[in-house]
Amino acid sequence: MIKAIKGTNDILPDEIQYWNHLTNIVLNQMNIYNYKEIRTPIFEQTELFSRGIGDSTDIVSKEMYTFIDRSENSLTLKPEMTASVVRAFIEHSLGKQFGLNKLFYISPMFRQERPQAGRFRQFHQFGIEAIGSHNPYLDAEVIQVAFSILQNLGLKDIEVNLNSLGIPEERNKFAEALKDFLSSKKNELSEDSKNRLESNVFRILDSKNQHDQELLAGSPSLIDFLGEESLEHFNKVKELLTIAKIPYSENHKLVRGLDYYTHTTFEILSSKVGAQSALVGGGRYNLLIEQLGGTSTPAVGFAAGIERILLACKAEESFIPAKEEIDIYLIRVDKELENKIFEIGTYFRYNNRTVEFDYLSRSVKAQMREANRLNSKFVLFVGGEEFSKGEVQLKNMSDGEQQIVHLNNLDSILSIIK
RNA sequence: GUGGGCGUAGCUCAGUUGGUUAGAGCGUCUGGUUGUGGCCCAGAAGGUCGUGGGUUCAAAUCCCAUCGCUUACCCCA
Repeated sequence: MIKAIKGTNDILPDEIQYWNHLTNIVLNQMNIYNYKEIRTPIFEQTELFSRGIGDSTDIVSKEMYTFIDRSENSLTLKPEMTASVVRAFIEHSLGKQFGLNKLFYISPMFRQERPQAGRFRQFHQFGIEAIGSHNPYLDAEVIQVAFSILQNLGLKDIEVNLNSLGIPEERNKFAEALKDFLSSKKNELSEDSKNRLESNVFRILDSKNQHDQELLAGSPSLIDFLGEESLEHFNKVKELLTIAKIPYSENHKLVRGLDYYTHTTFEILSSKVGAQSALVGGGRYNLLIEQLGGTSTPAVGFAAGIERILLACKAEESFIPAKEEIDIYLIRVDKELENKIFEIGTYFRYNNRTVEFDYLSRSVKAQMREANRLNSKFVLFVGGEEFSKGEVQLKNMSDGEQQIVHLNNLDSILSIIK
């Protein structure tokens, strides 16, 4: 049997109801906050991601689906969307059309990792990118959009973590201080963290190794290295979150894996979805656009994992998808009336009613059972004696009431069934 | 890449110290009088017990390998 690729999932009809509900909420909130949808290709030149996300990140160094096409170009299935949006922003000079571009997307992403709870090789994100302003009101708004969506999904057990990474100079000073602090304890660090000491010191901060965390006691804190402007920006964001009534925790150990972040970073976590608890991650990336060849433009955004969010929704039973039902089921009482059934069905469908009838030549009883299984609001019996008089029987499935309707009077049913 | 757990019907699972034709619930299908659902009742279909090898008189059950799923680490949404 041919099976789906490891880490990919079929979303079957029962499941799609959850996805549609989420999509509707996302679209609605994007409309409320006035973000415009953007769609970019599923693959890009590999160089976009290696330059945009950072060569040393795990995503680029070991997780990308990269292949050479027939023209010898190196292409990559997008592992995240920010680089693609920025590429489109630059390519189409969106920054010259509008001072501020507020964009959102919903799209599949691809990373070749070992699957686990809340992590897949093809997974889906929605997210926003607000490009063109360093205003802290926008940082707060971005967090607010994410928070509003989760709230509208009915999630309660979520936590916003907030930090600021400042500007590169401040971050570099902090990195050195942290390195100094930890190098004396180097031998005690976990193997992973020893490597991080060279590759990316910040990662030691959120190490899951208990002993690493003990060694971090009394370590320098990023917040102490922020300059006045960075601090002011950070404080403003916090003030605005308070006005927006968004509870948050300041977490100075929150560093994010992508190279392009500056200033504000945040995550929204759920404790109900396993180890991969970050539902949403994002922050400000003021240097990325220039890095990718555009004119220096500040920006801020987030990405949200749809699979993880739905996992949380199910764990919390935060919403129940609407019960599926149809308007009317047509029952073929006499075998030879197939054309008539099709004709009546066509009439109702052309009038925008959800109609179903039997395609399996089943008995009247079986057709009734099917109508019931489909939660049909009404049933129409076509055949027998009354049909020879040009009549059909309409039955209301909730109270069992039946009435005779003339075939040349079908429009009277339209007003009854919806 | 590394470690743990698990692979029996469409789904969720049972299968006792290895011992008759491998079971249940749900779902599906048919029927319970001539044209009427839900509840109920009766019956049916559906399984190479993941795959391959080994031990044994005998393997779903024990051993090995392999594949798959799952979970955690790294990292990330």
